[in-house]
Amino acid sequence: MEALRTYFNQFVQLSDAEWDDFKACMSKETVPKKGLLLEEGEKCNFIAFIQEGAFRFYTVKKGEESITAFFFAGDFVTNYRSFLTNKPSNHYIEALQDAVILKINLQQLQQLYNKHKTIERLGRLIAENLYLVVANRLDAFMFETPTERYEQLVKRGSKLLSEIPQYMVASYLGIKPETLSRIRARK
Amino acid sequence: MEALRTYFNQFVQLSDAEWDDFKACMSKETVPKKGLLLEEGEKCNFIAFIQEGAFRFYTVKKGEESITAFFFAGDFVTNYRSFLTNKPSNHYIEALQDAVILKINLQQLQQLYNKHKTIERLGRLIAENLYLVVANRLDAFMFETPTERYEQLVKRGSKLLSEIPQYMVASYLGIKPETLSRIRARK
DNA sequence: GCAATTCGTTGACCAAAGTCAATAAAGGAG
DNA sequence: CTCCTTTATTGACTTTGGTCAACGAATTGC
Repeated sequence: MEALRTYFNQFVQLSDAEWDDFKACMSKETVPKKGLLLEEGEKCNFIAFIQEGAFRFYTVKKGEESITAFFFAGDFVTNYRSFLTNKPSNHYIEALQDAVILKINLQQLQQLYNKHKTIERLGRLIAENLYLVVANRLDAFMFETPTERYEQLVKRGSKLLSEIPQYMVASYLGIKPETLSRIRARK
Repeated sequence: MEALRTYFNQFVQLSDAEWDDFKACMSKETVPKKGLLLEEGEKCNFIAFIQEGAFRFYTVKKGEESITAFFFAGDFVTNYRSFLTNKPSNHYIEALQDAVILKINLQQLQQLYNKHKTIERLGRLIAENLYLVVANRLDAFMFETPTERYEQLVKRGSKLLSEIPQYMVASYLGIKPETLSRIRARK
């Protein structure tokens, strides 16, 4: 649990009472490799903190899988859109390896928001943060070519390149595996 | 000001005391047509509610203007990324017509967050909402062709089609004016 | 109201990514 | 270890949007 508290600390300092309340809401779960944490059509009523393992977040559009995000140990994993809107997910969340997560559900989180102003603030800061993440990804798709997006991964030394099969990286970059292969070939 | 309170009401009910505090922070400004509300390189330390007029939010990439968003009366206008990160903006905000806005700055907003739990919540709900907006736009760029993005505008009866010159709509859709012209011509 | 700019359309050509197919390389299951 | 499936690469060809240029239509400024 300490990893989670460390994660929160970058946003706000929770008092022991607040943290105790938060902890009390988290329930541990395991997901086996290739297991689905969320299926298309389900409402995502949880946010989960990844203690071990990794997930891919993908949707099926026009008959093929398209990966929107990867989540690793130390990240939150959820379909935030479904969670916020309470509408069915159009994405799947699948474990890439055996995983251990700490889950909190919507109702519990709302109670924490009501009870503790600092947790309400934490929620705001996390929402703001997620805004920045998706805004950056939008920029990458609007202003960069596939080659430039790939080069960003290389430049940032992204763990995707070492831990994720290339055809999934291609999907994440919004291109076909053949194209990524060619981008890598012309150096 | 009532339009603003109505806007807030879709998220939370502010008490009269909270609303009075909020109102006290808003300052009215006018921006002439083609005037810049924000320049590239400036830090965006405000959020503004548009009473009258419209704005375009654009950046210059690889030597040409690229429009990320339009804002109309009843919307908030800000560079939310710059506002949240306190880093210089890489976008301009330009008035498309003479405009009247209500501005609040970062320091004032933070004081309101500290003072009123309900306003803290309002901030969270607005951040969550902006997340959804940009996530939807990301989907449009990841999963739809330019033609499909244009057809969405038509289907939703977007006011962009009636109020914004076509070359700006093209930029917003991420394509060249020639391409939008051809999309409209075929069928 | 007229001239000058800006905007929208169209055509010919180009570049980049997709498609389809063949094959090589890598990984897993038994 | 070996076979079988999955993944990565390469080639030939197609598709889509971009580029450059010309021209007509619409705005705007004086």
